[in-house]
Amino acid sequence: MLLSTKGRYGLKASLELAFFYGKGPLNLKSISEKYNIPESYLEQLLSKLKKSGYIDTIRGKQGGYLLAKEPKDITVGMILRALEGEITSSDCLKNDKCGEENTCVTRIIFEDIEKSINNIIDNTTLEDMIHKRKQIYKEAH
Amino acid sequence: MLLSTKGRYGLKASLELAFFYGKGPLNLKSISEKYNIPESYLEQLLSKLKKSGYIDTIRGKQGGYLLAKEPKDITVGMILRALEGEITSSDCLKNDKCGEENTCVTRIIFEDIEKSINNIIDNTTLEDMIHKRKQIYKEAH
DNA sequence: TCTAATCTTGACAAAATTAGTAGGGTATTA
DNA sequence: TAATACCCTACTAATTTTGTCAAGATTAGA
Repeated sequence: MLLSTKGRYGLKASLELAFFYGKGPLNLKSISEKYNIPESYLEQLLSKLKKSGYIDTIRGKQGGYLLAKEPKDITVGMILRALEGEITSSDCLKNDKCGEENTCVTRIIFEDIEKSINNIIDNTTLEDMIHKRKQIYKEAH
Repeated sequence: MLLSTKGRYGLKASLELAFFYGKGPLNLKSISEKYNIPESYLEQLLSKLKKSGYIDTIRGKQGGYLLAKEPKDITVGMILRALEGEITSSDCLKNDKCGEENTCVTRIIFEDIEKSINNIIDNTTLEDMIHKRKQIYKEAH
């Protein structure tokens, strides 16, 4: 499994914020209920996204969360990495301790996989995803 | 992390067997020592690969493990799936229970990722990897 | 035939990671 | 000033990964 619920939940929440971009803050409860995500858990995820600079918050009554940048300037990769750490195919790419960095063939295939994953997540923005959702919605109606 | 040590260890061992294809069996210890994999652990992995039909075994003295098919007929995907189960990017693709299978955009990106991973592992055979290793070896000398 | 080398099987356990829960604190505003 | 909403830290439960262990079955070769 490449992605845990962290990345999944966080990406859904980010997308929800992207939808509301420019329309004021969304509070935690509304997101957690809509996507059926435990409130406290989601809070931790959004806190990470805030620290990474992708979302802003407004405290107090009428407060909530909002995207800190335009949806077109936030990629799926940014969100996933903030929540899950570097997205990697295999541990052997992280710790260069296998002693065969230069001759290990399995390493090569892991690198290929990783490149192709990164290629996708770094080239898809939240805006792209919103467009896609609209498309899907059209097709369904 | 997409792949655990299971897939990594198992793939390395399979590749080792591919190298020795047609040259008699390799015993557990020789593989586990060469790649620094706990013997009992590797044993379990090879046992799975046997059950999946990718390797054969010979018991008793002078026995060991050998590839059950030609290296060109075994893909990386076969090995990885036998050891790790279906290679998937996100749980939401397995259990179709999110209730939004048809309108969920995050799902689409997870599917894209998964396709690209499968594309790589299903189109690389053990033979391909042996060729690559030979290439690497040449370059290094 | 005996023995050492091998694989076979299943149960168990330690460690790490994931997925939460809980609760008190702080800021804002109506 | 009370209600709303984010903030922060610690704890816990569940799951998965990564092994360990021990008793057995099979075979080659002395």
